Amino acid sequence: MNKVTLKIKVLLDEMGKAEKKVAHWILEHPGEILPLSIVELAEKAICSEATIVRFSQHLGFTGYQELKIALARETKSTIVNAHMTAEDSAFEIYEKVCNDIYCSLERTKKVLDADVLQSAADAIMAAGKIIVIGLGNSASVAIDAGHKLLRAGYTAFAYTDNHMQMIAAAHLSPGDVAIGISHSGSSKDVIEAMQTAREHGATTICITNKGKSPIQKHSDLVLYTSSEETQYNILALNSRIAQLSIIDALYFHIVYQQSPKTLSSIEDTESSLKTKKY
Amino acid sequence: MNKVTLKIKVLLDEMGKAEKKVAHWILEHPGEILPLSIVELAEKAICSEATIVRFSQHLGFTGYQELKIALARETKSTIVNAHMTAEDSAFEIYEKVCNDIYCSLERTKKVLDADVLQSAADAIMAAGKIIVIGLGNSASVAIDAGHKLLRAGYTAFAYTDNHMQMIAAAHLSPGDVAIGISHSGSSKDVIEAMQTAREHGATTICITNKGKSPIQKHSDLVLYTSSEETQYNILALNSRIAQLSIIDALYFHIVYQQSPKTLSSIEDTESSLKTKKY
DNA sequence: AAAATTATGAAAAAATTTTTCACTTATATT
DNA sequence: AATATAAGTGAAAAATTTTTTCATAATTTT
Repeated sequence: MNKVTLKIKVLLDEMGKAEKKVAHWILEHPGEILPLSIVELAEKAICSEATIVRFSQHLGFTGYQELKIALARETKSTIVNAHMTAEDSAFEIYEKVCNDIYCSLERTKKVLDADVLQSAADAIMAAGKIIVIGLGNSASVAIDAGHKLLRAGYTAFAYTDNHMQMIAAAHLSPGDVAIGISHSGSSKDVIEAMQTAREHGATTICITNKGKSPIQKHSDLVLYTSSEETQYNILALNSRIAQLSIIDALYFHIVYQQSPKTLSSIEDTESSLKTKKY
Repeated sequence: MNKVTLKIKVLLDEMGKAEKKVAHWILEHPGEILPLSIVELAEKAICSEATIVRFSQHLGFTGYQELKIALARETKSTIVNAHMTAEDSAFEIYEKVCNDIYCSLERTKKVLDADVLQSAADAIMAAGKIIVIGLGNSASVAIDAGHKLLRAGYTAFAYTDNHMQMIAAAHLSPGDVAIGISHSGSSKDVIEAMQTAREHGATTICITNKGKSPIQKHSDLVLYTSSEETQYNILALNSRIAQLSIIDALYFHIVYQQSPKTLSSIEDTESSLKTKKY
C-alpha cells in the first residue's frame, strides 16, 4: 500500500458521491490511471472533469497532474490489503501495522484541534508542576510523556498506579497541570484522579479518542485521537501511537518555544547521561 | 540508473544541440522534472517546447507527459524529514512529527529483516518466560511490550530499573527470552543484562537502530529500526515509534498464530478489566 | 417544510501540449 | 568554393488538456 492510495482510503468517508466514484475507480484499477487524461478518467469513473480536479485537491495536490505523478512514483510498491490474517508472515503483518499507524495519524490530524493543542502547550509551558496519569495500555504513554517533560527541564512525573495518581492529583495547586491519557476515556481511576486534580485548581488536559466519554467532563482541554481499531481493538494499539504523536508535538513545540532554558537543560541531561553508555 | 535515464544516455549522440541541452538538464537534475510543465522545462533547459516534445518522441514516448510519467515511476522517492522551526505553530509541529514518523517507519521497513522478525516471533511463542528490558527513553517501549505480551497470556514482564534487569536476567533459563530495547545499542546496563541473560541460556532479542553497536554482540536476533534523528536526536523520538511498530507486529503475528490460546486469554483479560471502567 | 450548506456537472477560461511551418545550421555534392 | 540537400530549431498556431466559474441539484440543518 502506498501513501496516496492510503490517503484516498482515509479520506473516503468525507467525499461526495461523485468523488467516491473516482476514488473507487482508482483503487480498483491500480496503475491504469497513469496514461489517462482527465477527460478519459472522467469517462471511466463516470463523472465530470471538475470532480476529478476537486478530488485531487482534496488529497492535497494542486491538480490532476500532480496526483498522477504521485501515483506513478508509488505504483511499483505492491498493494497489501489492510486486514491481517493468520497466513500473513511476520513481515507482512509489520507492513500492515505500518499502514494502520499511518491511517491513524491521518485521522488524528483531522480531529485534533489546533487551538486546543496550542493551549495545551501554553499550559504546560506555564506550569509549576506536571503530572501525567495513565493506566494499563496508556501507562507506557504516560511514562513516555513524563520522561520527556522531565528531560526538557520540567517538574514532571508520570503515575501509573491508581493510588499514586490520586495522591499526586490531590497535591496539585492552581498553575499546575494534570495530563490524563485514556483511549476509551472511561477508565474510572484516571477520571477520578483528573477530577481531583481539577478540584485542586490544576489545569486538566486529556488525550482520548474522539467521541463522548466521561473523562472530557473533567478536562479543561481535550486532545482527540482518532483510530478505528478494526481488529483486536481491545488493545487500542494505534490510538497509542496517535497519543504519542501528540506528546511528541507538544514536546517539540515546547522545546522550540523555550529554547534558551530547555535546550541547555536538555544538553545538561545528555552530557550527564553519557557515563551510562559505552 | 533507471531505464529512461539510460536510454537518454544511449541516444545522446544522435541528438541535436537543443535536444542535448534537454537531455543534460534532465540527467543533471534527477527528479526535478516531475513538477515542471513543458514550458518551464523549456525555460530551464533553454530551448523551445517543440524541442522537448521531439526529445520525448525520440525516446519512444508519444509526448512529454508520457516521458514524465515514465521518469516518475523510476524515480525512487527520497524520504526526507521535515524541519521544524521556532515559528511553527503547535499544529504545524504536529504535522511534521507525523511526517517524521512516517519516514521513520518507511526506513525501518527497509532495514528490518523479515527472517529475523519471523525468528523473533517464533522464539517468543515458544518461550517459557519473557523479560523486556529498556532504560530511560526506551523504558516506555519496554513497558508497552511487557504489558502487551502479558495481556496475550505470556509470562512476560518489563524491567526499567537496572538492578531489577540484572536480577531478572540472572534468573532466566534456556527456552526463556530476553528482549532488549535500546536506540543507541550502547546503554551499559541494558547490555550487561543482555549478556547475563544469554549466559543463562536465554534467547536474546534486541531492537536497536541500524549501525554497529555493542548490544548486537550479545543478541541472538537483532531487529533494526532506522530513524534519522535530525533535530534533537538525543531523545530518539522516532526510533521509539519504530520500535513500537515492531512490537506491534510481533504481537499481532503471535495473536494470529496462536489464536485459540491467546484469543481466549485476551478475552478473559478484557472482561475482567470491564469493572475498571464506567 | 424552508433555509442554508454542500456537491456536482456544463461550460468558459486558462494553461499546457502538440503540430505546423518558416528559418537556420550543418553536411554533402558538384 | 558554391550550391543543393537534409536535419534541427524556435515562433506561432492549433489542438488538447486542465482548471475555474457558475448555475443547478442534492443534502443537511433549522
